[in-house]
Amino acid sequence: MKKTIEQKQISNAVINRLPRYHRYLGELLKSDITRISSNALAQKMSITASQIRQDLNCFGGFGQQGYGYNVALLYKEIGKILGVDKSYNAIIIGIGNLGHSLASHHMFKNRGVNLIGLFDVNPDIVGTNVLSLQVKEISELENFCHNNRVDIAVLTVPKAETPIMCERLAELNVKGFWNFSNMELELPGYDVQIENVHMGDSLMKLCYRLTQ
Amino acid sequence: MKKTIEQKQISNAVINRLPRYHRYLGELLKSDITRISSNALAQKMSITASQIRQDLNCFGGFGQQGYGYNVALLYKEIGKILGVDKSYNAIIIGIGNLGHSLASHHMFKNRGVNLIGLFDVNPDIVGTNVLSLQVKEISELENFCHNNRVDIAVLTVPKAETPIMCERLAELNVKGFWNFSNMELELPGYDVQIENVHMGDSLMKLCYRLTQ
DNA sequence: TAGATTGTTAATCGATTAACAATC
DNA sequence: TAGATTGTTAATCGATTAACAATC
Repeated sequence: MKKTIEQKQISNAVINRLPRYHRYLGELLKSDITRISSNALAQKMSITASQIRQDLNCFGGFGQQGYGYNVALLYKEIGKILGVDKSYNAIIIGIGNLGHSLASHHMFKNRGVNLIGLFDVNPDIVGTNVLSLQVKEISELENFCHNNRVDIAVLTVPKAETPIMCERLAELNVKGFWNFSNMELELPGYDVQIENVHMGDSLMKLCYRLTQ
Repeated sequence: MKKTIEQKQISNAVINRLPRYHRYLGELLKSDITRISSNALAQKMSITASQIRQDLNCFGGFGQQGYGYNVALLYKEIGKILGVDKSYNAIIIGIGNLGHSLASHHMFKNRGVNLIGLFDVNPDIVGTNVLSLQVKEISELENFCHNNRVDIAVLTVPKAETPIMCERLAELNVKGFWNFSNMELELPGYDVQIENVHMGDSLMKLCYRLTQ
């Protein structure tokens, strides 16, 4: 009875919730819980069971009437939807404080993203090691991208240099950009995906709520 | 004609957009643009003029018919709504890679938040300097909070230690928590505001879009 | 079988957009 | 004054919630 899935457009509201489902299911899995009902999960997540069932049914029927959802299976399915199984390759451009802290974060591995290269312009930083990776001079970028598949570029360079750097990377066929400079990057004319991170916005929301 | 403002509840959708307005107005201000219409701003921000006018009128009538909005004034007003003028004091707990990179970030100053203290447990880190601040031993926390008003605690400590640390801080009357451990912190029984940051979720959204 | 819980349709609620009178 | 653009109400659209038949 299930419709062919690919064609219908998934709303942003749903997509935004997927990583959160993935996180909660991962926790359940760690606690050795094998099955969960939409009701129980809803309670844990402070949302409605209806919403969970609606969200999941955008992608297929992963549950079973009378039983609920198999945690391991659902975790794997949501992982698949989010591309965890794709093993994307990522590089970081700009190994200042932020770049360094991202490079040493477990976030990438945990989500099926392989960090394969670090780049900087600063001669004091080039050649140093972060975990098992040695920081390369930015001029090696072209060579590196020709010899390795690079799916995602993490950008922690100054605002002014971000657009030029992105175009350079887009020309090298990089398709995903995770941008930490505090600006809304756009690359018209290129078929790329851009995720702009605004940590300052998050801080300001906290300040707003403190102000109320 | 304007209603008394404080009572009506502002929706989350609106609050989430406020920091973005603030950013765009800041940029306009830097470019010496003195006035802007909702239409022109809407085009810049890729949203509708209607939405801008609706959003702003949650807080008051900041514009003028036939003229538009005074950029400097509107920037200041939105800053006030977001508490930029409040000069909140913040401390960071956990000066590992991430804590260190946050400590050296210009984000705080730019948004009216004063970083006044850094704390860690690691004897190799305690005593080192980040910008003009010296990292203190965590045992000094109680003393420090008694001698200084601390509004916000930035948490970059391991997941397992986060809840205990938060309770300790809440007991010291800290009201705002900016939490970077990858978990959804809750402090039932305390009147506090918590902002959980999930950078991994952002990365996964990018992966999702790359997968499509 | 009886009980539980899904998948899915219908109802509700809220957020966004359109329209326009007020007014600078 | 005429033109522009706001503030605000009404219309639309989409997302969330409720309900329930299907079924494990």
